[in-house]
Amino acid sequence: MSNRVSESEQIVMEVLWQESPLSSQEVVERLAAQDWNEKTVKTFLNRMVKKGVIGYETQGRKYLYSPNIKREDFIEEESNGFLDKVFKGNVKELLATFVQNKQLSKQELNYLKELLDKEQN
Amino acid sequence: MSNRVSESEQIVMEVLWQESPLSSQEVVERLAAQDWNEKTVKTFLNRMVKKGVIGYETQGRKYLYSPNIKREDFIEEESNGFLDKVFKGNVKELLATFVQNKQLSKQELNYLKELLDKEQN
DNA sequence: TTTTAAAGATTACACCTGTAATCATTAAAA
DNA sequence: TTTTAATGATTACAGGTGTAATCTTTAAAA
Repeated sequence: MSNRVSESEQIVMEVLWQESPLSSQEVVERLAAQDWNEKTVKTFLNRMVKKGVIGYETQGRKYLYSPNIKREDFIEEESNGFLDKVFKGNVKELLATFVQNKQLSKQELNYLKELLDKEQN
Repeated sequence: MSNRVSESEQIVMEVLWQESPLSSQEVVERLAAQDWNEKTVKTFLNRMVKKGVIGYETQGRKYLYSPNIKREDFIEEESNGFLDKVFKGNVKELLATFVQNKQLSKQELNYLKELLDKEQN
């Protein structure tokens, strides 16, 4: 079933998460800015269909592609994987690392404090 | 120079970060619990030396291996990569995701609030 | 109607990874 | 001293990944 999405494949997914369905041509256009060759994009679309992470409907002789995975679900899986792999599952440590290593604006800090308060229940 | 550390290589790194220098035999012992074959461990040590992510001193005819990368540095790089890849650099979103998806204890929530207060300066 | 061009399918290919097995050297055991 | 066993080096090999080029079919253009 739903196979792994590689790093580059994720870039294609992002395009489709932003808008779908899209023809291969449209995906190619949106990725041209990031220097993706047309052939490469087509290869990826093919592979990703085989993997089952995207699907398509036909429109004449072209395909219109859409994600088969919800972005939130993907993010959640990636996040859990990362948490386990790098922080051995210790969320506190993860959060502390990001809070300390990144400059956060007052707004962001306040927003996060509110979030923590909401969690308090 | 300092090449990429793969997912499995990271497991070997963790062993050496925990204690080093270690002979290959010692690394093998510590990974046996996780079902790593001795040959596999040796292969990894070799590759990682070639990549430059670990080094060794000789002791008689054996090698004593040590990390060439600090764990904190590694964690920071991985964290930044993950942040960019999955959250497009948006720390706030990342933090919100983890805060909301993970059950945090009162203690953890308080600890984090303190952290945010400290950052307030 | 013949030529061309676009779409998707197939093939290519090198490098990385995970997972070992085999080889060569040499210290230790018999 | 000959055999054995441990150590690191080399070789193997399939599957994944990034990056395309070529092939086939068919709609559109000339």
